[in-house]
This record gives sequence, structure tokens and C-alpha cells, in this order.
Amino acid sequence: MAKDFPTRSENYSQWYNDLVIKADLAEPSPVRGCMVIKPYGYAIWEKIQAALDKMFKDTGHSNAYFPLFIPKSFFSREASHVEGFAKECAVVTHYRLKAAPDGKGVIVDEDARLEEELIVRPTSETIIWDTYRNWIKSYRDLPILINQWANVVRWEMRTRLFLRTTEFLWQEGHTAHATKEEAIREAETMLNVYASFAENWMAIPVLKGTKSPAERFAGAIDTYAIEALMQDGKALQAGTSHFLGENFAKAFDVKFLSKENQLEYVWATSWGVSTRLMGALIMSHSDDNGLVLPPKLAPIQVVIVPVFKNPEQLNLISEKVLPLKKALEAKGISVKYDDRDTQKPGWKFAEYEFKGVPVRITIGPRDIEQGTVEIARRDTLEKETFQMTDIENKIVHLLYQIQANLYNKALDFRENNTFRVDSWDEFKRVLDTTGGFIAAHWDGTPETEEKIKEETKATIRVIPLNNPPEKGKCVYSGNPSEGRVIFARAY
RNA sequence: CGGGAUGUAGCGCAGUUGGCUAGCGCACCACGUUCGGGACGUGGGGGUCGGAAGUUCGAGUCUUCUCAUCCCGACCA
Repeated sequence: MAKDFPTRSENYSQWYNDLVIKADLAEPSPVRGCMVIKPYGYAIWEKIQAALDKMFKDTGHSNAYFPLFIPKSFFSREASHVEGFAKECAVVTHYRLKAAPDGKGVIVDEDARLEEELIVRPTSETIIWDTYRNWIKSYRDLPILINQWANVVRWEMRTRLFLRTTEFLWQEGHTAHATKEEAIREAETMLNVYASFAENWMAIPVLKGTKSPAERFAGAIDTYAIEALMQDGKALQAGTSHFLGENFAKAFDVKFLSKENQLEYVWATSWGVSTRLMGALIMSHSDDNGLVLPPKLAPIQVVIVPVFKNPEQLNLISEKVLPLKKALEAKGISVKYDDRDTQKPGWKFAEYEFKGVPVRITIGPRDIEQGTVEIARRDTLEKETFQMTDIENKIVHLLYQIQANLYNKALDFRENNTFRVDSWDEFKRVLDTTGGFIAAHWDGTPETEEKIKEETKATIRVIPLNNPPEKGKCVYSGNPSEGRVIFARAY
């Protein structure tokens, strides 16, 4: 199925696209910019969801659900928020169709025009803060710590499967607090949740930091983000957490009476990750043989492929495999025993390799004779033959090893592709050769940031948290700088 | 929304200066031999050539219009 699969060095974006489609993760749909997420891809998303959902709940949050549609007037309430999203909103103007006069199909019924248009949510701050107004009267009602799993729509010009689609799935947390300090702490907590998820589950090392004012979320006082480096040297924003200050409370008139009987505005945060994480996962670990999945997020962690010539042989093999499968499952491992006789072993090897299954066990007549199995790992493509005894503990250990190896490989890659740069020529040279993260001095002005973006397409990805202060000269303007920030070309 | 390209079977493509029955590879179906890294042979099914109009005895091929997709820019999680 994956013959004629391009390599990363030949054509990285073609490699990515083909990988997504041929590994059965997702495919383009009849609707421009929207994708169909296929069962195998959705199974990975479900694992991501389950892990994150638990982390949200462990940090005190509850799930709720708000409407898909937002009255247009809500958007004009917070000035910078409108400005940020106005250009990419889908708008519902009518609520009825009717038969076309010529009898061919249906047309929009002009008599069914909505008095106020509805916006398909690009994000839910407005409708949620409009709702919170009624929920919050006293400091006793705070904090509110809510998350929702939802789909949103942003009418993007150019789309790519998972990385940027018109409709995408995500979670958005929206919290309300009595004090500024508590809200900031919340935004930072969630950034740490995201970072820890990325590193421990996705095996992707990330940089934590804040965004420059130009890259900030529309309506935020401060935007925190985790940034990952992809194999082609481009950065990918993998999650954001915003401190929204009192902006939305003021826009939607959400006030509470404090302990001191003072009427005060509520402090807000919002934070989200999307199906874009799937893109990050795919691009971080996969190779020219296809997808590579970290065991913790692989829908199938172990696949068992029998090698047989006839049903009698298969029966002999199954007698060994079924107890092994049970033993592995008892250890919480998801196992697929592919005993189909409609595909050849070689075909199955290639298939599961392409789909990134971390561990493959092969059992054939030879093994039955010798009491062995062959174990192949996807990350290194190594194969080894082991005695059947105590094989389940070996597998458990191997899965841990693979998870750790993928993280370390990705970390090595990032470290080898992060450059301290002090001259403008070097800055441009790095971008045009290897790409990667560039730690450079910046004078702190939006003008310089904009100029750099115009000339190189590189943007400030993050101003790292706990950035060590370091006096220097801006790589572009030569003006004084207080510390290095991270530049890169980004997705 | 600018610049470039492409639409022929599910996918990837060929199809000459217009010519008679539209082809190839992969995939699919049947049978047989195979089965420890994407098997082979034989036979088979599948097309209003993106759409509309026009030129012509005759259009996949020429003309006009139209729609769609992809790439490159501006915008973005």
C-alpha cells in the first residue's frame, strides 16, 4: 500500500500528506478545507483526549458544553478579539431551504433570514463569558474551572490535514478567578499540563514561554505557549494558555462582590490544544518507512502476525498466541492478533510498520518448534528472537524503552537544531540551510519583529520562561537587549 | 484575493498533426501455485475523458465559457 512513498528529504510536505492519507489517519472531504478523520486516526485522538481529560480533572476542572453558534453582536464586545477573528468567521444567515423554482434541487429561502446572524464559533470566550455573567455574583462562586471538548471553525485560506483545517476538534478551558495572581497561576498551571502531556505522552520535547505582543491571542494580556520543533526545522505551536486579565469580564460585565464587599471584575484565562497535536505527533517521530507512534498513544501497541501455510498450522500457532495475547492484555497492553488468511505475512509486516505499531511479534512454524517468537520494534526496526517464557514482561519493558527512545531522539534533534546566533547574516544563513530554533537577542520592539518576519518569514516563537537575563545587542537592529528569544519559521 | 499548473477507472498516469473498439501500472474479483519482508500465472469487472456550449462527416484531442483541485504569495491553532 505504501510503495511509492516519498522520503522526507525528497519532499517533506508531500511525505506528510501521503503519510496521513496512506496510514489511514484522515483524508480530504468533499467540503473544502475540512477533513474526514478515519478510525485509526480518531483512535489516536481519543487516546490524546483521554489522557488530557484526566489531567484537566486532576487539576480541578470539569467539562461542560456551550453552543456552536454565537450571536454576531457578542463579537463586537471585545475590540481586539473581533479584530483577530472577524476575517475568518463562518456566518449563518438563514434557517430554511425551499425547492428551486425550476424544480432542480433546493435554494435558500430568502424569507427565512435571521434577524441577527449567528457565527459558527471560532473560539468560545464570548458566549462563555456572556453565560458566566449570570453564574458569578460573589467571591463564593469563584473560581469557575471549566473545559469543553468541541469543534470550531476558522475560515483559513490554505489548509493542511490536521495542521490547519477549516473545522477542527479541540478542547478549550475557560476559567474565572477572583484575583489576578490566581488567574496567572492557572494559565501557568495549564501550560505545564500541556508541556507535561507533550513530553510524557507524545514524546515531544517542547519549549515553554510567552508570546510577543504581536503573536498574542486576540484579547489576551499574555499568551503562554509550548513550541515543538518538527523534523524539517519548522516550529509548531502545540498548545496555548492565555491570561485574559479583566478584558472579557469588562466586555461582558461580569462582576462579583469580594469578601470586602467591593464590586470587582472577574479575572479570566483560556487554554486549548487541538487536532493539530496529531500533526505534531506525526511529524516528530515518523520516518521514511511511515508512521512511528509512541506506545502511550498507539491504538495498537503490539501486533501479532502468524506465519502459516494451512489452517492446521494456524491452529497450532493460535494455541500459543491466544494465552500470550491474554497475558499482555492483563498488563494493560492493547494487542491485535492478525490471523487473517487473506493477506500475506510480508504484506502485514509492511502494513503495520507503515501504521507505526510500536512492537510486532511474529510466530511461525519455526518458532513453534523452538518455543520462540520474533520481536520487531518500529522505532529502530530491529528484530530479535526470544524464548517464549516471560515474554510479556519483556514486552512491557520494551514499550517503555521505545517511549523513552522516541523522546530522547526528538530531544537530540531539537538540541542539534537550536542555534545561538549573534549576527544577522548568520541568522539568515541558519534559516536558509538547516532551519531550527534560533536563540537570538531582540530589542523588544514590534517594529523589529515585523521587519524580521518580512525579510525571513521567521517569527518569535517564544520568550522562554525563566529566561536567564543576558545583556546583548539585537540581532537585527543592534539596539540593546535584555535576553534571548526563540525565533523560527513556523507552521 | 494575486501568480503558476492540472483535471482521462478507486489511485497514479499515457493517449501523436482531430480518425474509427480509450489504454497502461497499482488496487479490485475468480481459479491455481505460493506464504519468515509488500508473491506469481491465467482469466475477469470497472470510464457519460471535470461541466456546458461551439467548430467538424468525425472531438479525450481544436475554440469559448465555467467549475474544481494543487503549488507559490498575503492570513492563521
